Amino acid sequence: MGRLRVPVDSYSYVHGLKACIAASASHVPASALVCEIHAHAIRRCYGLHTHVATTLIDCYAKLGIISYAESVFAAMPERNVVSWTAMIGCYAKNERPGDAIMLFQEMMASDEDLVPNSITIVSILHACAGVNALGQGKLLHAYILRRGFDSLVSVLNALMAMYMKCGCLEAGRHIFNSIGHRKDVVSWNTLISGYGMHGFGHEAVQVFEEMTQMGVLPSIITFISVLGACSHAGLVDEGKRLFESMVDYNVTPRAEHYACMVDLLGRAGHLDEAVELIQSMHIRPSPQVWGSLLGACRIHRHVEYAEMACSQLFDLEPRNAGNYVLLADIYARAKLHSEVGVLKDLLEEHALEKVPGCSWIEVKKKLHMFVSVDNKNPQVEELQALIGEFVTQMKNDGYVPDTGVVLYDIEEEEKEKILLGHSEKLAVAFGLINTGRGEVVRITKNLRLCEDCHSVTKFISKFAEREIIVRDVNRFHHFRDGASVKCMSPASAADRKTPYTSQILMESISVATLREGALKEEHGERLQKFALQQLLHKPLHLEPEITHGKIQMAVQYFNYKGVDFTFLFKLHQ
DNA sequence: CTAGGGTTAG
Repeated sequence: MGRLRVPVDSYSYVHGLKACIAASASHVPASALVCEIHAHAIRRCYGLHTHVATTLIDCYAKLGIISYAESVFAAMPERNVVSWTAMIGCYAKNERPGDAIMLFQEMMASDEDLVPNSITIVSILHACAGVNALGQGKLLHAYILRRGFDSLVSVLNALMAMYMKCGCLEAGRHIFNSIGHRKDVVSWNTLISGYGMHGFGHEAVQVFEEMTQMGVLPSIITFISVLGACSHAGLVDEGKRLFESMVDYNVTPRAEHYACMVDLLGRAGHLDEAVELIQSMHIRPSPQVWGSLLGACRIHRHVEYAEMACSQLFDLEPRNAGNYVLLADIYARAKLHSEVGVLKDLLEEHALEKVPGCSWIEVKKKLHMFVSVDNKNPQVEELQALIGEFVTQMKNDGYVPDTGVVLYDIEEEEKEKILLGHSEKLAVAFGLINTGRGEVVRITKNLRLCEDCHSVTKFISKFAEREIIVRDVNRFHHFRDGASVKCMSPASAADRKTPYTSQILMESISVATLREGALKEEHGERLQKFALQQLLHKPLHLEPEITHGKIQMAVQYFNYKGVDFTFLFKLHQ
């Protein structure tokens, strides 16, 4: 078009940019293509055109170049819901859920009348799931009900995933059931993976059977989910049977499925069989496949296969520090200290850094983050002291700190100190201090839960009489009464008492009411009007420091004033 | 004739 001097317009840019992302066959990397068109658009003064800029944000989001997306977003003179959603989605899909939530709150607080739509909601739900922000997620649930978005299967699927990733299996199941006959493959997949990540392997397989019996064709993702579920639950034979049944459903196993199988076999200790499977593959084993093998080698302390996996991995993904760390860990536990040293030198040589351990906890709808060996947070000393007390108790019970997980070459005592500073321990301590007795402590962690934290948290659950749920990168750990248990959280048991949607709505009514401020008699009428208006339109505000007592007061107030809000329940059930 | 979304994985 340029050569022929055909004039371009915003449409040209939008389509051109989208094509860049799709152009996987091109010799030029997609990012270079996008930048080229971006530059062109800037020269023609189209760089900040609302549609063009929004497309640019999305392109950079898909390429993982967050800073470019941010620059475009910041420079836009006019931003609408779609632009905000694109930017929120950028954070959400690039593993920065905290920023996504913050941006969403900023959007809700802005003076412009930006009304989130179903796509905004889906994006932000995804972010809530990412950081275990259950309180935030419930507010969104209320919003969904008020806006009638619960008629959209895509929204319900995202909501279901949010609940399950926040540890509320029961609520997730409830949503699933409420979808009725409109369930699509994604709904089924979400339920299967939800059961899987909680260790409910049999239930996941059962759902799979139910799904196929109803004539729903399982997808590639269905098999990843159900095989993953078998792996978490140690269902080796079941997994093998499902893997072999894939051809019956016209699904050819991909590298991802092999990765699941290698994980399943390896975790169960069938390392030879896992290696045989890799060697029998008709496609090139992906880094994930070798990674599964390496992970299994760490559990079963198998040096030889670990080296075999790493000889491939160091070649395939030389910049992934995790692989070096895992192998170093395996060497360290096998007391091969010189090999550990070699790996550390390698890490330094390539200027690679371990991903810092990081944990989140949501308290009163506010998110708190902890980094391992955090010196900035003023509360850390207090938290560490608390953990230290538990550890002293534990040592009397015969506990020995598992300093094997610390790879630094330092004194035992120093190693123990580092263990005390692990982010999940800090988060657990913070949770104990800042939530009431009987409340469940929910933690999210960006890496795997280390063995020491596992045993310490287990002990704390008993000693502090608290249920603690830790979600790490790939599964849930429920701790109750000194044991690692497979169970539903009591929070979801409480949810069962009231029909879920009613309860959620009730909560949100109170939230809407309280936003206006005091519950004074003379404000009554204005308050009512405001609350109802909020219910029907833009009610969500995000940092309401609401105590349970205040909520009850609000509900009582409504009853007292004789406001009939039952029609709202009927509307949505 | 334009823009943004849900399920998976060591």
